[in-house]
Amino acid sequence: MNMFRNESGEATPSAPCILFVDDDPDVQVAARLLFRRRGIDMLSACGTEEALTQLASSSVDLVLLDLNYTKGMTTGAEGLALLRDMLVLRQDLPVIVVTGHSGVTIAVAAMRAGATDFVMKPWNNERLLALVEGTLKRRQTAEALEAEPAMIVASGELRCLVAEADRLAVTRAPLIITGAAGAGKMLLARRIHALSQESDPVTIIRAEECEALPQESGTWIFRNIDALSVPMQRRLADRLDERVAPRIIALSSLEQPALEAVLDPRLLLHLGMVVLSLPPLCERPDDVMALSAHFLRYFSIRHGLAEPVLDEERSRILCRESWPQNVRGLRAVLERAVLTGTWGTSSDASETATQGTPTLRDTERSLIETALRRHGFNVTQAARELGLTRPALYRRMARYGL
Amino acid sequence: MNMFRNESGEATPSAPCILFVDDDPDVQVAARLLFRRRGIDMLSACGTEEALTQLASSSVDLVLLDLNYTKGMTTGAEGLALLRDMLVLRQDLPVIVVTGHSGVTIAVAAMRAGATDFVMKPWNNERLLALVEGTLKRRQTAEALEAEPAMIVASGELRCLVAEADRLAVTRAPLIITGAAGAGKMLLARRIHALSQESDPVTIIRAEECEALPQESGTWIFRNIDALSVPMQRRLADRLDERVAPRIIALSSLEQPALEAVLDPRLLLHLGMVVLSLPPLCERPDDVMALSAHFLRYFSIRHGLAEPVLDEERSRILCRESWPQNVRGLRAVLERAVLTGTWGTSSDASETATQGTPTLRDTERSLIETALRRHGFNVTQAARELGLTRPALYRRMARYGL
DNA sequence: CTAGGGGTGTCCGGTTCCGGACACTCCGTT
DNA sequence: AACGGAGTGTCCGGAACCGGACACCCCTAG
Repeated sequence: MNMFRNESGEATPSAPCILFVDDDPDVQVAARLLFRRRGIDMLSACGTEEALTQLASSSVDLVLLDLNYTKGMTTGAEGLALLRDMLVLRQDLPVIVVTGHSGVTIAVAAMRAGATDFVMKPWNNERLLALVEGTLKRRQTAEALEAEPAMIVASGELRCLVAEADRLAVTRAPLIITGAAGAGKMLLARRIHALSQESDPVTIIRAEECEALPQESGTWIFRNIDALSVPMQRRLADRLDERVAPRIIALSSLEQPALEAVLDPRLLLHLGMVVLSLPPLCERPDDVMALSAHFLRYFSIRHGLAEPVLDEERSRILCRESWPQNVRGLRAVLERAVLTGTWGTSSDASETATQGTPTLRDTERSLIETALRRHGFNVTQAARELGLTRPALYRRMARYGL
Repeated sequence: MNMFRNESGEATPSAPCILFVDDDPDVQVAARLLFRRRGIDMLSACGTEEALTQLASSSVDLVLLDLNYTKGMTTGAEGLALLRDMLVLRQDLPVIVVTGHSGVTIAVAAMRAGATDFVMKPWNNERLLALVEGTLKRRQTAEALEAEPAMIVASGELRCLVAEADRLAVTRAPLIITGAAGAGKMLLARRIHALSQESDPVTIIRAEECEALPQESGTWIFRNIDALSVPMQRRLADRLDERVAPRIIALSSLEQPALEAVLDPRLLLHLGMVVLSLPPLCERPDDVMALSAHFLRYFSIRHGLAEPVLDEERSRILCRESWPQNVRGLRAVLERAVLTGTWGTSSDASETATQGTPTLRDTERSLIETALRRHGFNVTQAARELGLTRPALYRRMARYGL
């Protein structure tokens, strides 16, 4: 979905596209007309292979899925198998099952297989439209959150964390999100709220400035919860004892043990059920790569300039950077690259690096750096893990500038 | 669930316990009789607060949940809210919705809210029993997997990873699992296979000994995938190009970058879709604590001895330990503690163990061997790729016996 | 048959790296 | 306040490694 700007300055997304899998041409025609009136493009498939081909080759935002495509088949097994295959290809794909052979059993089976929702034939036009548009909107909301500001997720670790956050989004469980400045705490908090399917208001509170709690309920996002004064912490704990309590998402740059040391115990009992810890960017090079690709595209569109090429050499440099300001710092570097063509991340960018397969020295450096980070730059422990003596490790640290 | 042994030597688990939430006493009585005949204990609750209290204070393995408890209420909203609350408290709790006010809409809503299954009143006794017993059995299977060998998961990071693994278990997606020796790669692989709901055979292959691929399909678990010879890697890649391909779970102690450097690119394209990286035990003190509690209980039962007390001081020592042999090492320490009452956390053997996180020499050896294999033992080309001179490479080959 | 390119395995004087030891700091416990 | 444990950063005599050079082999093209 491009973010091209029209004259009034508003982003104009392209039409959403859905795929309808049904063996009945009349149904296809009727649906296409219905959706066209709402500006929704509709692709068609009449069977499993065509559907998977369409999914693989087109940008599909949602699937409507009948469960039977072979004459005389009514068990829905074909459609359930296709549903599973689709969700392997596209984990996040909304699939709405639309079937005439209805019943609780098949509905339950479809939902268990991963369907987003279930509609019986013949459908009610308005209800179907509402469901499709609502699902597309929520998906666009999720995508808009990821467009800018970015919650780009590539590394396995962050994917797990975001999946956990998404799973919890629909609850009203209070959350703590920890992580270094610029690691994406507020992004994650916004995403959780957006995906919570709650339309209540969100209030963002700088804890260090907080002298009164908001009147209305809803969702409260506290920045720097560790800086909340003790009296306010107690008032917040009292507020959370009430029957109708707001949902709290508390952000902090402190790590969990330190945070637990500074929060009021009663407040901690409310908040501490779930702690999501965002790792620093330097620990997730896959995210560096994904974010880099995203920012280059985003800023080249935003500034109307050519998108710079990110070659392997630069990729390695970006991944190796320590990023003290996390995503914020990376974002700045990439915007500057788009604007000026310069890549000011660190000097001596091309120090003995070879493209392609890393040399032994490259690998050695990477392993040493990783071990040092894992042990918080405790040289004794890192050396032990690496099978080196401390002086040997010191020499390598000097050699590689660590 | 205790693992007490009866006279014939078989483990006899205590009776499973379910909680039935329904406001109709007659329904409760009928259900209790039904389940008692099958050796299933049944707790009762007639409303939301009682249910949550029971859940919090008892070891409940499964919940049967009616959706309405207030006279005249038929929307199911109470029950859906309770379902959500229960799943916040116990993420992995199987909840079967049992309701008389049925319909596709409410069934879909219940499933979306996280119910495991859906049964309409009045139920068929045999079907309900089959469903409950089947669900309990799957849960026991999952728990048995975790009992011994242990896949104890307490830290947030590992919980995310295992959740991702469980989600992928039902797919046939190939996986790579990396992590130091003893971190639990094989445990995780077995768990994935067990939860995949596939009854196909599993074949465990030591990659360094592999000279022919198995005939049958199914699931192939490769230990030390990095040690697979280049010709075998190519044959495996060819095999995976075929239409009916086995499911591959590839294990390695190398970290992802080093692994990517040694695997055939075509093979990597097949396998590299998902990489699950098990962190070393020293990075997850919550797991240390949970595993310690587990092993102490397990070994005290197994050996018929008193369970040692794990005080704060010992906890701190265990968490601070570097655990070069990961869970295997911790397990040994705790078994020794049960058997002898001594808490030897470090031994000379573990200090220089080749197992555990690979040392630089281990990694260097592996990379050299792989490069040599990749180039058919052409020393000149391998040296060039590795960034070494030929004499330097010769010396390393001699050092490592290549 | 000859020449050239690419590779092999080893040598050896010079250079670099090794690790045990030392002096010191910091922090928690008594 | 003193002590001990864990860690830091550096030193230095000896050991190990370095790479250019050498002699040689194999294969292919002319």
